[in-house]
Amino acid sequence: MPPQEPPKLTLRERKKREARRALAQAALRLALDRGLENVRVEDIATEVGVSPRTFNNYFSSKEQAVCSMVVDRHEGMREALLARPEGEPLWESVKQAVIEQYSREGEPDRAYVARIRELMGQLMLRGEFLNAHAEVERVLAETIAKRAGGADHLLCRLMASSVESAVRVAFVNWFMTEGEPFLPTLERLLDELATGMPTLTGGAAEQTEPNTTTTPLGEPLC
Amino acid sequence: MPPQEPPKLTLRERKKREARRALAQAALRLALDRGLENVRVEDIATEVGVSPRTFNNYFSSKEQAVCSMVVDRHEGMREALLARPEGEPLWESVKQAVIEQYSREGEPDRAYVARIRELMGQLMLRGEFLNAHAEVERVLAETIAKRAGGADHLLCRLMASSVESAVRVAFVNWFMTEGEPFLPTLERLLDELATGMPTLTGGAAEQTEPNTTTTPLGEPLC
DNA sequence: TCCGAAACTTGCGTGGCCCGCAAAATTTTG
DNA sequence: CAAAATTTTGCGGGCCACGCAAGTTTCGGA
Repeated sequence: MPPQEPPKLTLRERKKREARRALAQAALRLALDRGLENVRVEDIATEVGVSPRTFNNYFSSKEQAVCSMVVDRHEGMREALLARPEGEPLWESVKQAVIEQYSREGEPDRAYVARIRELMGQLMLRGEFLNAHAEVERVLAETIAKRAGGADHLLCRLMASSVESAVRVAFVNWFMTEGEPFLPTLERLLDELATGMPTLTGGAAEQTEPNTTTTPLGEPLC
Repeated sequence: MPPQEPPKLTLRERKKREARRALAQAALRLALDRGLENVRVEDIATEVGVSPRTFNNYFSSKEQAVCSMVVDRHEGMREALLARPEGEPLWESVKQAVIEQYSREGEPDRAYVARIRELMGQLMLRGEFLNAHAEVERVLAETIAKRAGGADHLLCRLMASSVESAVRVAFVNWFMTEGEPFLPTLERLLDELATGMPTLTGGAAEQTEPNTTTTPLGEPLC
């Protein structure tokens, strides 16, 4: 028999990962088909051939399941960044790592994009989606800090946060407009960040009419 | 009788706003007291003297209610930005507007901050909190676009997004560390953004000893 | 001033979600 | 192969969001 090479993952571990993966995938597929509001937890569980209760052993909500793919990206990002050559300037490393990570996933076809766009309209998802991005950002900041030696922790966080901003903006632009491809946009925005957005920063403001609106009140929160 | 000057808001409108405000405030107060998980919708409603069903006429979840104060900030931000003098360079306007908006709310006392920090630990809130910030960001981008004349729409979004990044990073840093004050940090980060983060970008990775610093791991928060 | 229309509140009922608990079922280990 | 460790599952409970159909309040014109 060919040595099936059980990769050092205990059977339990493999099953667990596989189950999680299957659940996330089923959740996404069903959500794209019918809209998340028409997907009950029971449906997802059934699709995978598992009890509804088990679903909640893996995810604490269907939103989380759908978005878990986003979170998984952080693995790739971390690796890509740590794999950049030693002497390369930090920003270049980050930029290339990000771009690399996002090129790996080829551009999906139009129909798919349309369905994604529709799905994202679901308010139910926005929060969880942002949550996922925040997680990616955290890992990125950590990795940047490691890559940059003992640089200012705060600045590392700012950098990670800015990069994620660019990604988010590029992404939204990509799936909200029919024409623009994703990667070039992303690259442009990253460059813009690197140079402090001179295109906008420098220009003086055009005049705007006075605009009469009344401030209701400023709350002291958060 | 002194002319009570009914401000042109129909009574209905005033009542509505007041109810919403009261609900949001009650939600926040209770959440700070007991932790959001120990607050039922019924509690909030009772506190305000209104039926639980009515609560859901105003907010579609308690998380939303708690975070609604964050959203309200966008009003102030918009105005502050539009009120900047005509000729001022765009970035300066944005920076000043943001800083102004956040100085208006004085630094709360330690105990309060501690409770906020604890509250934010609640996973239930993260998504909604980010959602709220996203809303602020949207309005900010719109306002920037208006202020900047017909500038590239994408860049306006990027700028708004970056600014919000700085705010978030500064904020988290503020309430996660006992010492640093908020505003100076924010200002520093904004400047860093304006110049493209030279502190980090330029320096080729400072030689760091092969680096065994297992990063202590930033907190998984916000 | 008064009355009908419009808007808001409320109780009720329904469907669904999330999770603790403890009993099977399954995998690991010795 | 049997005991130990871990996962799956059914059940039950508490809560939440929301549609619907009265009841109640506010509005605005005649």
